[in-house]
Amino acid sequence: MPQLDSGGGGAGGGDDLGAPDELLAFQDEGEEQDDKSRDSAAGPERDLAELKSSLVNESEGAAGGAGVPGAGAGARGEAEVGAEALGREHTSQRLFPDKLPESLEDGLKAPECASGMYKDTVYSAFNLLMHYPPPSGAGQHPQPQPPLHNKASQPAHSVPQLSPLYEHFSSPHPTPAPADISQKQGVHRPLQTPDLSGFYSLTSGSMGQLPHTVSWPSPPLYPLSPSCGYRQHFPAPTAAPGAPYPRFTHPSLMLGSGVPGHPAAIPHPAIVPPSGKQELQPYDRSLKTQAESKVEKEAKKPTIKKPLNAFMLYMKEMRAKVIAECTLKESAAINQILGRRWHALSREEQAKYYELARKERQLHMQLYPGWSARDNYGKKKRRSREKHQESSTGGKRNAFGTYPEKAAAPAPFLPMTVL
DNA sequence: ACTCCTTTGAAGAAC
DNA sequence: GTTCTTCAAAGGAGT
Repeated sequence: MPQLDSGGGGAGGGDDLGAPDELLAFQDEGEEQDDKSRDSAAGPERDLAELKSSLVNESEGAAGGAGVPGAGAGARGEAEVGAEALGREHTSQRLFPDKLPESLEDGLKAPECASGMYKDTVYSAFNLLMHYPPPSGAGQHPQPQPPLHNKASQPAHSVPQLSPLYEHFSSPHPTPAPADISQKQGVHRPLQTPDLSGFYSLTSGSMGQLPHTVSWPSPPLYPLSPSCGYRQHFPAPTAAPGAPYPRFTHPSLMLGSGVPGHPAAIPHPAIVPPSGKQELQPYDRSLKTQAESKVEKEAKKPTIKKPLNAFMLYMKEMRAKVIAECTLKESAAINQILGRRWHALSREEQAKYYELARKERQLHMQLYPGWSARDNYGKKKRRSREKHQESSTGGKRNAFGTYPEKAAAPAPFLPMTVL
C-alpha cells in the first residue's frame, strides 16, 4: 500500500480502500523515481526518459498512422509524414531501448515540445468540479437547475468537469460540509466520515471564491511526438492580461444564487438513465398508461456508474489539453497519448490521482453501500471474445495491466513514501 | 441507434 | 491464488 498521506489527515483514519494495483504501478514508477534520486548525474534517468519517450511516440505514431484506423485527419495530416518512419524506429527502440535515434531524440527534447505539454498544467478550480456534485439538500434552491452534465451544454474543447474531491485534494482549505448531503436520490447513506465531509462542501458560492488555478508541482517535461510537436494556444476569451493561463468561467461556478448554502440541484453524475437521455417530462409521462410507465420505469432505472479510477480521472482532466495540443478528436488516439503520458508522470503526480480515486471510491461506497460493479455487468454489449483476448494476450498488456516486457523484469518492492 | 476503438485501474467471476 | 472479463470516460467512425 502506498504510504499516501491523506492530505493533512484527510483520507487516513484506517481507510484501506487503496487498490492493490496501485502497488504495482508504484513499484514500476518507484523504481524509476528512486533511480532518479539515487543518481542525479542523469545517466539512468536519461535512459528511462528516453525509454518513456520511445513508448510515448510509439503509441502516438500508431495513433497518427495505421495503429488507429480512424485517426483524426488533423493528426494524420501533421504526423503522417513521420509516423511510419517513427513506427519503424520504435520497433528498434523496443529492442534496444537505450538507443534512441538522435534526430528523434533532438526532436523530443525540443523546448517547444516540452512547453506544450506540462508548462501550463493547471488544476483550474472548475476543472476539478462536479464529478460528484453536492447532492441538493436543505436550503436547496426550489427552482431546478439545468443539468450540468448535458453534453450539449459543454463545448467540445471545454475543460472537463471533475470531482470536488479534486478541489479538496488541491485546496489546502476545504470548506465545511453542508449540514445534510444525503437527502437526495433515495439512497441510504451512513454517517459521513469527517474526511469525506469536505468533499461535498463546495457550494456554488464557495466555489466562486476558489482561486482559478491550482498548480501542480513542476512535472517532468514530456516529450512530444511530431504529431504533438507544436503548441496550439487555447482560445482564451476570458484570459486575464498577463495571466499565465486563461481564466475560465465555468457555468457550474455560476449556478444558483451564488450564495453559500444554496448548492445547485445537480444530479449525481454517477447516476444516469440507462439510455443516457433525459427522463420524460411530466406532461409526456401523463400520456402513458400505468403499465407502460411501470415497464419504462423498470427499464429506465438509473444506472449507478462505477467510480472513476486514477487513470480515468487523469484522462478526464487532460483530455481537453491533448485535444487542443494535438488537434485530435478521436478518443481512441487521444487515449493512447494519455496512456503514455500517464506512464510518463512521476509517481508523485500519479499518487495524487490514485489518492483522488481512492477517495472517489470511498465516497461512492458511502453513497451507494449496496452497489456492486456487478450491477452494471451486461448493460453494455460485450465485445467479441476473440477481439478482447487478442488485446489482452496479443502483447499489449495482461489482465493486470502490466506489459509483458515489464512483467519479465519484476521490479523490487519499494514502499511508497511520497507526500 | 448502437458498437467499436483505445487507454489504465478496479472489481468480480471463473478456474 | 491466478487469470480473465467487464466497466468506467470520451467522441469520431463504422455498421
